[in-house]
This record gives sequence, structure tokens and C-alpha cells, in this order.
Amino acid sequence: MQFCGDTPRSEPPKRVRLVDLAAQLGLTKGTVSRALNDHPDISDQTRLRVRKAAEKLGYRPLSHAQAIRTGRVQSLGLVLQIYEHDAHRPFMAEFLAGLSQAASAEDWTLTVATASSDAQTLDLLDRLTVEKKADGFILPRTKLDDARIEFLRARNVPFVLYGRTRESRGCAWFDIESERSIEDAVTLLARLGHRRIGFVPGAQGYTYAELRRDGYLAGLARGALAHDRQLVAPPAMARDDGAISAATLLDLADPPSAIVCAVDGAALGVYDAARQRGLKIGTDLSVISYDGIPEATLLDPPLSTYRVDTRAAGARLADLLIRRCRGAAPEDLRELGRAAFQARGSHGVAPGAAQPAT
Amino acid sequence: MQFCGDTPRSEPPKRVRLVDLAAQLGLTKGTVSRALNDHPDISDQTRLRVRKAAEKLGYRPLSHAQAIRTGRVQSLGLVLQIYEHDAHRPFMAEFLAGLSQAASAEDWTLTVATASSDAQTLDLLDRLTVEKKADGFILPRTKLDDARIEFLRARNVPFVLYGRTRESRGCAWFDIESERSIEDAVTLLARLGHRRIGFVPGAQGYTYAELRRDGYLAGLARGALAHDRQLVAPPAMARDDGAISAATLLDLADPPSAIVCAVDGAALGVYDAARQRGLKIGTDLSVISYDGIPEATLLDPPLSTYRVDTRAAGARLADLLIRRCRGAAPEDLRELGRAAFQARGSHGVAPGAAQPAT
DNA sequence: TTCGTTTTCGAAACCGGTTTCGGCAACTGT
DNA sequence: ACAGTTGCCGAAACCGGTTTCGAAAACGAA
Repeated sequence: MQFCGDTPRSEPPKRVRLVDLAAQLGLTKGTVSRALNDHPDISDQTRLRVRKAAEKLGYRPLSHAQAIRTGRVQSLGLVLQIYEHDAHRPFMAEFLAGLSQAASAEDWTLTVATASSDAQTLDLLDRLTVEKKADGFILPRTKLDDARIEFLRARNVPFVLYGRTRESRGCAWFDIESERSIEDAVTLLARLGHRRIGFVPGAQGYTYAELRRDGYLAGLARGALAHDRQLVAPPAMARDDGAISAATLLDLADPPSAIVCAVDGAALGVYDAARQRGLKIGTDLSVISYDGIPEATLLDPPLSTYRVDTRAAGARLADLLIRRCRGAAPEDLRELGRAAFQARGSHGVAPGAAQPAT
Repeated sequence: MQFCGDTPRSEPPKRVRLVDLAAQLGLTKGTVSRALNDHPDISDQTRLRVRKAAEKLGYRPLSHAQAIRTGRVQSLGLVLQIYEHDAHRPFMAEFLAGLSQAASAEDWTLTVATASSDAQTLDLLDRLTVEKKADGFILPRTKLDDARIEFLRARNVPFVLYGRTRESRGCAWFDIESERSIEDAVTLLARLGHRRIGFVPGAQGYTYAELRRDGYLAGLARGALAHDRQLVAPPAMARDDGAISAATLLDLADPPSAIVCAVDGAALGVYDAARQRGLKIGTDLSVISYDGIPEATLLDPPLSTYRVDTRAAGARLADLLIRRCRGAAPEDLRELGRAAFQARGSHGVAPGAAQPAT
């Protein structure tokens, strides 16, 4: 009922300011501010009275007015690097949803910017920090040696990695243990009787690509399988180069009976290469991949893959970064998640192998 | 050389403030502020001197400090509604890139939030406006009757629609004339000899869906074809429901020889339904669609579709909104774009028809 | 009762910019 | 030469919050 202006004219709804609230209560704005921010020198009685009045009048502080004194704008920064063929693009919406939801829960917001090169990314980070558009940053797609980390570390700006890095001193991070999933995939295939298991790695430079390669090797070791370098194809991220990588494996003199891909995008190409050679996926050739892109269920047969809950990852990252901005030590802000195996139709017993022991 | 501290300790790089700049110049901060903001009461000589010093010292105003007086935070708001099956999701990254790029060019930033329902969207708009996290909003996926428009209009908050709406009084907007593309598609098919052309519309409620339906009808009229209600399938947005819609058309007693889809997602399902019935796309059944999703090129045969330059659309929207926030009249901020036809393999001469007249 | 603590709040400075106002100096016109 | 403009800048208020400091009031102990 408060501002339902009786005048049919253009009524500027007139924000409720701190002083208005204070006047209404017969207090000074300093007192009201401290009451709302839970300072210990305010009596419980007054605190409660202030809270109720603030609620009733619908008082909401202007975040940039607070920022001028506190130095914190309550905003998470995200600089996305957009590539032509970006395997992670389908997950963008989910990722944003996770970030935004967790940020909103703490009354923070999300400031996003996009860049098309490493240099532009650093430029944006610079601009956003110096103009204080964000209190900290989420760094997706971490590289082993990441210029963004050096940059922010030097300026003492909080950040959280999505992924790990070589030198994690002072870094908070969240990551999915994709190396464990790849290792599990290889182990599973070995149990199914596969003796020659190929691998299509992800793009070099990114930490996750290295880790998944390690996972492949670990899986071979656990399955007591020899490591044949020929079974590691050139890196592939999307359908077209995935087909090329698969071709190099399938055209080997002694081709693999199973292929593990570091990313689903490449697996799409494996299907193409297999079809072209008359190989039936799931029987002639087993494929297990990683990511959980939506198209995976539409393939024939549906692709067995490890699905990442990208929305949940975003939520965790936002939470970690907010805590980091509030002063928590980076060493206490490190988490690992796991991808969930979606057993579908693209993997099976090795051709000519006996039923596996459970 | 300025702040390369000789001390190897943790050097807080100490921002350059307006007063610092003023002291350096022997001026007051008020004068410097006016010089940088091009006030007329500053001599050209002083203005130039200030600009150079600002450049040299690397002075960058704190945007939230400016905001407290000006009321403008230089940020565009974007509230995305995330659906389970969202046909527009693949374009998210491109859209953000366009917005971000155009915003950055004017030194604005982008604040994004996500919602999962209409009510939550309004909540977020409310929070972002009252806390002044954004100066205005971009409203994607406009509906014929859109609650967001009413909401923002009542509060006198600037906004720009991506799409049109029923009552566009006071609305700035950018839109692609998709109805023209659909009309062109139908016309093209008619010229190719198709007499029965089916249509798979988009989800009801959205303006674009209605417009594309109009475009279908207009195309029929231009091709002097009768409108058979049976040729309009149930709405579909994604592959699965697209297949169902296509089935209703293909199982007709007198099925169409061509199908136009309002969105590419549905066209994917049309391929499925056609394959299931042994129809060869491009010869037995022509398909033309709209959107330009990347998968379209990977289909067999590649899908003929009208491609929207989503990045460019984002850039235009950001530009319009910034101008709107700076006071331009909404009536002067309305633009239309066009999608580009990508003639690929999914459409051809009608079965049993003579070569068409040019 | 008296003195020292503690609790609780008011007053005012403060954050980093922008905007208003007034005054000095340099022009203009006669 | 003198009054009236005009150009240009300093001083100070201002935006809407937060934080510091000090003092009054309430409390506790002797």
C-alpha cells in the first residue's frame, strides 16, 4: 500500500534510503547501518526493530553505495574465451545457471565478459579489476601454465579455478576428477576383454587433457595392458577432427577393439569413422567418452559417457569464490567432484572374448 | 615504471584516485572531473593536459563511485530463463559474445542472471533494479504479452526487446524478420513445384512463433497455394517433438512433399521421421528450416536453413540499450535484421514435377 | 553510595567520485 | 577608463552508504 500512488501520473517510486529508514525509527543512519550489518554494539532489541522496519518499508541498500566504502561490489567476474569450435559451448547455459543461482543465494551478481584471445582476456581482467566491476574471478578451462593466474596473483585479486594447474600455490579451485573417470573407463573395457584400447586425447595445454591422458595410462596399468604409443591418437575436440583421429586408430595394422575419448565431441567423429568402415559401435568397436553432451543420447547406439553436472560445478565455484572474496584462505577452498557414468549402448564385450568375470 | 615497486614484498599497487591526479596537476578534483567529462567550462588547454596526465598515470575511475552520484552503473542486465530443452541454448555463447563486445566498446559491462520460471525472472529483475546492479535490461525471447515489459515499464527502467511484442508503446527492440524468411522458404518450395507444403510451428506464446506462422501463410498466398489446416503440425522445438510433428504430416492420406520448420531443432526430428519411413530428404521430401544451428551442416544431407547471426544481434541489442539508457527515445531505437539463407541439400524439386521456371 | 565497566547509540568523518555555486581574471564594448 | 560579460577554475556540498570515536546511560562491584 505504501507507494501505490493515487496520482495516475508518472510516479517515480522514490527509493527508500538509509536515512529515510533511520528517520522513521528515530535513529541515526549510522546506527541503522550497524544494526543491519550485525555489529555487536547494537542491542538485540534495536536490531530486531530495525530489521522489521527495513522489511516493512522495503529498504534495500544500493550495492554501489556500499561498495564505495567497503570496496566490495558483490559481483563475481567471468571472462569467457569464445572459440570457433568450442566443445564446452553446449554447457554454457547450465554453467551460468549454476553460477548465477549460487551467487543470487548470497545476494551477489555475475558479471560476464567475452574475449577471443588470451591477450584480450587479460585486458578484460585488467579492466574489470581496475574499475572494480567484480570482486573476484572464475577462471574456466585452466591451463597447466595459465597467464590469468599470474596476472591475478600479482594484483592480489581473488579467483577460483575451474580445473587445476601446475603451480597451485595460493589458488582456490574446483575440479572434476576426470582422470579417475577415464581410468575407470579403461578398466571397465579391460574387464570386458578388450586388450587393445585406443585413446583420443583432448587439446594440449589444458590441464584436464593431461590428466585424462594420465587416467588412460593408469587404466592400462590397472588392467595389466601394455602401453602402445600407436594407440594414442592425435588430439581432437570436435566431430571432424575426432573422425580423423579415429581413422588413424582404426586403420592400424592391429586396430583397437575399443576407443576412449577425452571429450564427447571427438566421440561423434569416432562414430563417423566406424560407420565408414562398416564397424558396428557397441559390438565391433566399443566407445566410452567423457562430458555428457545432450546429443550423446541421440546417437545410434547411444553413447556411453561420463556426465559432468555442469550446473552443480558452477554453483560450487560461485560458492568458493564468494568465500574467497570474504577472506577465506585459498588452501581451504579446494574441492573435487566426480562425473557420473552413463552406461549406454556404445560399449560391450570385446569381439571374440569370453564373457567377463564379474 | 610508475608502480614497479622495488620492494619484493607484497606491494598493494595503490590505485590512482581522482585526488591523486588532481594533486599531480595542481588542480582540484572537481576541475579534473569536469575536464575528463568534457564539461564546457574547462579550457581546451587544461582538458588536454588533464587527459594526458590521466593517461600517463593510468587513472581509471571507479565505476561504482561514479554511480553513487550519477545513478548509472554502466551495466547491461540480462536475465536468462533456462529451460530443459531450449533450442536457443547453442547460441548462448555467441549471443553473450555480441553483447559483451558491444558493451565493452562503450566501457559498459554485462550482468547476467538466470531464472527457471517467469516469477523468478520478475524477482530477479526487481532485485537487479532496486539494488541498481544494471541500468537497463535486454529481454530475450519476447512473448506477445510479456510480463517483463509491464514490470519494467511501470518502474520506468530502460529495456530493449529481442523480438517484438503486441503493444510496443515505449518499447525499443531489435528483431530478425523471421516471418520474411519463412515466407521466402515457402515461396521457393512452391517455385520448385511443391503443391503441398507442411509447416511445423514453434512454441506458442512467443511472438516469433506467431510471426513465422504468418510467414508460412503469406508464402502459401504468394505461391497461390490453398491453406490446408492439416498441413500445420503441432508445435515443436526439439528433435523428439519434431519427429512427432513430422509424423503427423507424413502419415496424412495426402502427405506434403515439403516441410518448413520454424526452428532447426524440429527439423532434426523431421529427418528422423523421414528416415523411418524410407523417405530420402532432398528428393522425396524437401525440408527448409530456420535458425542455423551448427549441427545442420552435419546432417545427411546438410539442412537448408536460414541462419541468424546471433552475435551480431547481441551487439545491436547492446548498442540500442546503451543509447536507451542515455536517454534516447524508444521509438528511435527499433531495428530489423534478416537471416541469411543457407541453401544446402535438404530441398529440391518436387517429386514428379517438371524443372521449375526461373 | 560511589566509582569503574560495559552496553548502546549519536555525531561526524569517510569512501571517491560529480555537480553547483561563486569569484577572480581576462575580455568586450563604449 | 569603467562597467558588463564571459571564460575558467576553486571551494564546498552532495550522493548513500560504512566506520570510527566518544559520550551518555545502564550496570556491577566495593
